[in-house]
Amino acid sequence: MSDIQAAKVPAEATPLRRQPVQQRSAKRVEQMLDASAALIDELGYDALTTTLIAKRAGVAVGSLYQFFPDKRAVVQALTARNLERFVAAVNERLKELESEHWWDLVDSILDIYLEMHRTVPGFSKVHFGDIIDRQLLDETRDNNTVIVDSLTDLLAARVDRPVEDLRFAITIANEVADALLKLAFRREPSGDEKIVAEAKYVVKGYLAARFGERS
Amino acid sequence: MSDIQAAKVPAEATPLRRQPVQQRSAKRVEQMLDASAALIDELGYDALTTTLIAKRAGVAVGSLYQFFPDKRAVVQALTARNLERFVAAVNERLKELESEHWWDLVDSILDIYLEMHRTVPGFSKVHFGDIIDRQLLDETRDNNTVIVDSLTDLLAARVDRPVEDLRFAITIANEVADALLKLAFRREPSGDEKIVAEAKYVVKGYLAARFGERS
DNA sequence: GGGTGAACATGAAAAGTTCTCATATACTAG
DNA sequence: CTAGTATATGAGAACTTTTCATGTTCACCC
Repeated sequence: MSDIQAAKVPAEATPLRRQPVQQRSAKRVEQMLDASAALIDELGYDALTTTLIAKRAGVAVGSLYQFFPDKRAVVQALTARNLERFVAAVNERLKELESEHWWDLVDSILDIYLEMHRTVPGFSKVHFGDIIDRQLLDETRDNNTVIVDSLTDLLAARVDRPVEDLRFAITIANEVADALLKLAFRREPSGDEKIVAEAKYVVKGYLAARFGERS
Repeated sequence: MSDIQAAKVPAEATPLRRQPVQQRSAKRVEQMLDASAALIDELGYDALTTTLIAKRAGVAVGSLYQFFPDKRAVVQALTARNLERFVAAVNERLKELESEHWWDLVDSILDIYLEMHRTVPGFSKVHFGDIIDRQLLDETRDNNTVIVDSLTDLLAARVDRPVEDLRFAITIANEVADALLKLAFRREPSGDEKIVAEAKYVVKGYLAARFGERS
């Protein structure tokens, strides 16, 4: 089974101003991201302040700008980290179910997403880049394509269909799942169960209609 | 056929600070919203500035704060206006196809949405409140429920199902359509045709599976 | 173990935004 | 025509973002 790539993640939208080289600074950058995540959970995205981030992370404002070109880049880095974690989790889960039906794969992936919603600070607010990449920045690229490409590689081995058809269907399925799960969490902080179930139903129904039920 | 309500629109999230009473000021408020829409199209949401809005609208900053409590409220009012226009357009279209199959109704509604994407300034960026209501503000309420409730009333007369089942299915369908059409416009400024077609297919497929094909 | 250059840290202050408010003008009702 | 309310205005108070000159720490080499 092909492994999901190591996610070089976001196509350098607003790259770091400087890559942390020494370990102490790498740790500090992580602290800043953690602080951002916590603050976004507590105050929401637009009450987020660079001063606040710095204070919470226990560093000087200047340190933040040592690595990030601007505030937006901080949030962007946070979403990139979310994306990495997601891809990593999916990869790990895949090892456990080498030869399942793709049906179960859909459940697994959605479950991982649910898990992140519930446990990763800030995730339910920024996901994989809604705020920054989609709403605020110009469009074109989207982080979801990273996920889609990975999943396409993965499924190409199992489904006897032209790979582009596959990618298209997965793009659609991904978008639908994303939207419905967001709705579920909007309705209820822990994720509305009924909507989650429906999300799985819709996605599977769509993929089955497009590819048939065969593994 | 029940008419869609006049949309009292958003549940007073951040109400206007003062309701324009005189006509001149009502007009000014409209100008400010127009300016905001244009600027959002040109610069994106977070480059939006109250000073800029005022300048573009040809008014003093203070005038803006005369009616809006803060910047966010301006964008919120803009989305409310979008929502009103959408509901109005749906209503109008409905008169034309009194007794169509619900199938065609779905097409019509999506077409209206497409039309707005293409013609209403700022719409493709703010839709019915993505940025403000969803991402930045606290959740719970969502403008889509206004639409959903209207459509539910509308369809209740045609489909022989418990109204709550209907509302649930329409909520799901609405969210799916919204997500896919956004994707279509993210991929291509004029709306990727293939994705639009798929959106219609997915929505109809889902509703048909839930309610059967009967009118 | 001392020297050197790059990486890193810092916070005062420059630059830019949001929002207020005292003051002035336009409407509207009577 | 007049009082009373609605509206308009923009300088400036309050707060944010971002820069930068200065000082430290680290990694490496002789």
